[in-house]
Amino acid sequence: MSLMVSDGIDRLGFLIHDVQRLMRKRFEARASGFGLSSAQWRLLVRVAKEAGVAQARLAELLEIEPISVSRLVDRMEEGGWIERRSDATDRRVRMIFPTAKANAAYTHVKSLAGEVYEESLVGVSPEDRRVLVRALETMVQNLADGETPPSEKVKNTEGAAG
Amino acid sequence: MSLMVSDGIDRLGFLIHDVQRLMRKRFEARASGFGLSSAQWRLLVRVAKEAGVAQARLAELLEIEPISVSRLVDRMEEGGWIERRSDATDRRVRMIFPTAKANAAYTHVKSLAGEVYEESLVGVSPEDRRVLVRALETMVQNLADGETPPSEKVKNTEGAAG
DNA sequence: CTTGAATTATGAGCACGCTTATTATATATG
DNA sequence: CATATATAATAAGCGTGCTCATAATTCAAG
Repeated sequence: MSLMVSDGIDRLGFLIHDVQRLMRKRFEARASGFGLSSAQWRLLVRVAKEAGVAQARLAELLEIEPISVSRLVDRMEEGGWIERRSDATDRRVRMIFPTAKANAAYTHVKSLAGEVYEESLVGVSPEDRRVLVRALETMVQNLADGETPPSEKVKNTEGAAG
Repeated sequence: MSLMVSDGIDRLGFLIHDVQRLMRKRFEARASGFGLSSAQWRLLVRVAKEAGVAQARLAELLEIEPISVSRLVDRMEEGGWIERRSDATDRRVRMIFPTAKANAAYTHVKSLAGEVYEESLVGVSPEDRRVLVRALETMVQNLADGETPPSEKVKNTEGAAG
């Protein structure tokens, strides 16, 4: 009770970094048979849920830059995971569709991810897991708030719901 | 009580990924005045605590590959943050020392990191913070255990304490 | 239609991690 | 000493993210 501050908070960044790195590493080791990287898997999840989505929208959803989506989609198209199709009403747009191969792998790779989560949480009680997830969700919200606040354009007041 | 599994655990990887990405982003925005990236900062922390450490040892401490340390040290040497010196007793070794500039920045950047941590944890109670840190520490241990287990060399039975 | 601004996607080039291979040095063994 | 093995650092090349700049297309205004 007397320690108060710095229960290990001062290493929070290192901890988060390590967990992310190790989880990604283990997942990629498991999923390497599919030829899917962690980044490609994240993109595939979105595309599987929203077939035909535009690259620009994917960039929004994944919160990465459009050029990064371009590169990812390039590799995934080469790998036969997704397919680019033109939008009839807007020829700038490339609509992204999962291939049959991707749909077949989806469930399997999802369970692989679940296994990695479970392994990482061995020894953490159900209650502590809930606290963990809630804390992480809070952190995402806190960090996403005013992500580009003090400098350039403030955008519109689009609210937080996206 | 009836929900049991998947309180959000199925998105654990995405959550960790997002928190790590957003924290890194915010830290780098703050520390950009120093010209230190997140990766360079992590290395600097080690060097500040252990001046003269060899690159191979840094790779161990940071848990990245020696070649990655080489590249990082290249950039940091160019930036005037660290200095390579030869070891008199082993000419293979490059000993890494922080420069005066690095020592001056150390405390300041550390408090910047602390600010980012605090901002990310707004609304998380002290008790939940402790649970969070403990859970993350457990996850690191779980994930570090048998990191290359089922395939190639099984190494020795070095135990879990590493 | 023409001009100009906004949007979608991409290209060039950088940072940082990786794997695989190479060079220099140290150390163990004959 | 010569040779083999291990270790420290680096080189080459790839994946994934970034910023900045550019091309194609759409849309708004005249």
